[in-house]
Amino acid sequence: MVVRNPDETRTKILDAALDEIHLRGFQGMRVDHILKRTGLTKGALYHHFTNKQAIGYAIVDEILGQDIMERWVGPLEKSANPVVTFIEICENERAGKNASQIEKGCPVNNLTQEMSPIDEGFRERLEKVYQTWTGAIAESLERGINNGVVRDDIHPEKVAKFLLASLQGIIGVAKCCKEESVLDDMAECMRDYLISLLSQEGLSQVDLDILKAS
Amino acid sequence: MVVRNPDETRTKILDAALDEIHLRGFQGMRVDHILKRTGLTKGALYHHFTNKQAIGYAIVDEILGQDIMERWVGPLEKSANPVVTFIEICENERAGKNASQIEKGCPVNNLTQEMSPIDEGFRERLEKVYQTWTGAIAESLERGINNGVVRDDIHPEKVAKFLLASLQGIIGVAKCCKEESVLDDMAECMRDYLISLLSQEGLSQVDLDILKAS
DNA sequence: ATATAAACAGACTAGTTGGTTTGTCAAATA
DNA sequence: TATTTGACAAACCAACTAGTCTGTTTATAT
Repeated sequence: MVVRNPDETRTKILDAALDEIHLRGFQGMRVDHILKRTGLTKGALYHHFTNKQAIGYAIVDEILGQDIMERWVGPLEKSANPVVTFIEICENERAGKNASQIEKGCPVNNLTQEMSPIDEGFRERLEKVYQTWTGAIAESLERGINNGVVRDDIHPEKVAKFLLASLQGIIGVAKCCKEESVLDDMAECMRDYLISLLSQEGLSQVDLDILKAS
Repeated sequence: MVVRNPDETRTKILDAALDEIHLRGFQGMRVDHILKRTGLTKGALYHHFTNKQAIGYAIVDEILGQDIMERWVGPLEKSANPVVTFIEICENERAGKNASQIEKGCPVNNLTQEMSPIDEGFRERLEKVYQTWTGAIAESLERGINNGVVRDDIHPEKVAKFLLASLQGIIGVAKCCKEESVLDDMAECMRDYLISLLSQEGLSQVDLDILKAS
């Protein structure tokens, strides 16, 4: 008797597809590879998804969007100091990644670069991810301004977009650099920039050990 | 009698291929499309290139590498103030681009995100491009420090890499944003950061009209 | 003028790729 | 219990795709 669990099957497909897309891109991802990795057949896959595109869309909407919520939006919403929290998230993400993971970069950025110019459905979905992402950063910065820890002469929305862009740029450039030191050099500059967003009050509140490495 | 010009034929192939790759990526580029666009045949194309990969490699080595030399390395080498020159190049590039060009992004970044994790040949070539690019920025910053226009407490190499990464990040994020204002918002923050790299002397030397828009 | 090699033209092919179709089996439903 | 439907299995297919092969035309060297 074969155990049937449609939800698990669907998740297995998406997980395998994301892993393939992460490395090879959406166009480079092959449906047959997903089948081999999951042990499923065409019948199963095309029962859950109308076509390859639908798999890609579901990954952005469900997995990637959810990931950003957990890793960024949640922590930033709870944070009293957005700059410190931003740095902490970056350092956590960095710590959990080895060389081959650095080479693969950020799935959101990868898909944006590859698909947004040629598939409006992807573009719309990825734009939505960016909006919630930057929205959370902007809101946390605004709260930081109101709390007096962040400089009040900055534009939260603009800085939030710039922060996210710089982060994606760093991860993106690091993809083609053999030495991991390049990544850390860029991260160091980003950290300096982030700290420059703090007000005098915010600076004095920051733990010493967060500043000492600069 | 058909006029034969092998050099021109080769260039035509590379130009058409770059245009296709710029929009669809290397994997999304189709050899047949190149043939249709150029009016050439398989025989001609495979006389000049051993395979599709060789076309991609040639584009990075010859066209993209050359482009960076002309647009960035040259101007920066001649520049007395790297910060001002950097801003000027950015603004020139921005001014020459419409919405659909913004959507396509930077070919160097696109290829990096797509190909560097799955093709070592691409990665090596793109890394070389980044090295000359960041090298030129770093050298100009160092000269700026020596001339007293750039702050002497910054690390030229690290800042150069960060600047390039941020630039690529901005261009990359802008690819999936409908409103062009997002691009300009991010660019404004980048400009602020660039200006923050100037020393007191450098700041006083900067034209008023370059600073007024901030 | 002739030989040789470079620069093509274009039909052909082998392997791939996303997707379809038909059928089976288990579970919910009536 | 009978029946319908959801969840798969797997053979099949048409379109595509990079690359090859043979032949032809043009340029170049002698």
